[in-house]
Amino acid sequence: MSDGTPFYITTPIYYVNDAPHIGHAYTTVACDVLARFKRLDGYDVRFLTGTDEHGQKVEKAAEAAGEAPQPFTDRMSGNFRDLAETLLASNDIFMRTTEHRHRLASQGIWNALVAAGDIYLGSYAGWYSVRDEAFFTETEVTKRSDGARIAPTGAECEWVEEPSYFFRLSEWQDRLLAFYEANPDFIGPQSRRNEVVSFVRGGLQDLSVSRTTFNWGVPVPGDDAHVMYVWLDALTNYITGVGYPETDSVSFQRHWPADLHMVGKDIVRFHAVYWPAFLMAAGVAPPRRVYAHGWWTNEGEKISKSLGNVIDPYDLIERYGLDQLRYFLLREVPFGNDGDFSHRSMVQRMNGELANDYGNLVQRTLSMIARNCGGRLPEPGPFSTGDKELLGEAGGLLGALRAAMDRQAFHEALEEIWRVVRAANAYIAREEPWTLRKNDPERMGTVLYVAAEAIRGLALATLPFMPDASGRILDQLAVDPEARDFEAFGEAGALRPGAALPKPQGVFPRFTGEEAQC
RNA sequence: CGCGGGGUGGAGCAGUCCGGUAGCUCGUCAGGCUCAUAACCUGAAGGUCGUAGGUUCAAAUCCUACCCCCGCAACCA
Repeated sequence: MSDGTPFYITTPIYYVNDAPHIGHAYTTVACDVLARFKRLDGYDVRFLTGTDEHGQKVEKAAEAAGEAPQPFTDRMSGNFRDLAETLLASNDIFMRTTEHRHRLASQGIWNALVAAGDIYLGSYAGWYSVRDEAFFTETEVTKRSDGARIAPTGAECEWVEEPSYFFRLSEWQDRLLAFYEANPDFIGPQSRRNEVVSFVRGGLQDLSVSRTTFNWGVPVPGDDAHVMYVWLDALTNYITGVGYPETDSVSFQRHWPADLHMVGKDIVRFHAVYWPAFLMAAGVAPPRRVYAHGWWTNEGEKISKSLGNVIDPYDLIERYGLDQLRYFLLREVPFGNDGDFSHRSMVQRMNGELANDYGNLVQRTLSMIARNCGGRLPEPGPFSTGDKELLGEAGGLLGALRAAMDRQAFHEALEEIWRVVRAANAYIAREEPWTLRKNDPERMGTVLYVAAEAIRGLALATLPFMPDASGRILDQLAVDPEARDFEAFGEAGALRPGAALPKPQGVFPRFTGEEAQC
């Protein structure tokens, strides 16, 4: 292991009112792949996910379910914990905003904001939609024939006037713009950055950060009539997870600021505007980067509850397999863009790329070794130019992978890996070990060794993306568990000739359901 | 003229900053191979690079105008 540079990555904490869907799975998988990649690359990783459990909507949902809010959120939060486990997410922290330590952290940042003079008591009036948990301006709501006001989301609004604490966001415009200027990589992808900068340039109003109309939240210190605005509470989880308000703690010192907050494109503003403003006001460093990924459609159609086409990640895993799903999510779409989930493209990826290209490469190589080399890794002779070329491509993958992963360009990383997969298949076709078996068995041994060694590099490279299948490939190559990190790339971790290999078994089955041809 | 992103062979994308053989994956067609999960390899066909002008010896790439699609436009997990 190398120096252990800290790396802290987070998913958003998921709102417990939702049922887990493909969007949650997407964000979690993306973060997990990055977390695993960094761990394999020697970093000291903290990976946080969790649930956001406060707010009026939750309070009402619990009531509707005939439960007290806490047991209700316990149950709902469990759904997300289960999803993370099912996805093999390697998070070290599962934050819940109803935890005691989080109440301390939220009140801690509140007090810091008050001490800095960035919070004042005022009053808020507007059209409020309980369903959206949001206020709307007069210009945003539309009047229905019966006089009721309707939010742009279609929800009914009520006129609400309440005392509220405000955060002086308006005074942070220049400092935010200066921050974006000084940190050009703070927001990715570029298009989102442009949106955010342009939004902030347009001017900022003070932000209402407390509510008095419900109780299910973190009480405002010194004023129990108020609970903290859900977003201030929610965002704070990222620092709770590493020890805030104990800013001198080893954990906080080591892992804050976060290296990456992964978010959906709908919540960029909260993470890229409000959050750094809150933190700077509280005297805490802002995170290093916020990356907004896109949305999925389902067979070309927008996903919505009313259309009834919400995609259940459990269904996908059961149907196609977990590694296959993880691969598809990050391969199908350039990360940052919107993408379409379709059965056809899913099957095309898992059959064409996983089973045919990668799986078959492993299978054909291991079968030949099993059959012609007595199940032991052959002793290679001198390497030809072609041998060295393939070994170099596989062993040298790491540089390109790092460059892609640091930009969250998962699809590019996978493209790089598949370039080597194809090169390995072409190598085998060119060298014809099945011919060498009769003519030149020693050369055959070298070719099979080179192919196996290339596969080892590929399996290391795919380990973050498909931990289970990649691990099984390494098992079949008899690679020691201790030799399964990125230091083992290339000659440093080269396969030992003579090692006994287990009987080869396919790791990427083809999808053979009746709809396979569609 | 609110801000921004994009329009490249049947599909999805790269190339555009720093002009000079238009590249990749899938699909189609034709060969090859037979080790392997009816998998693999090679080759071919297919594009006036949104439209119209301009600059240049030369433009997908620079400039101008226009058309179309998509985000954002304040508290929408």
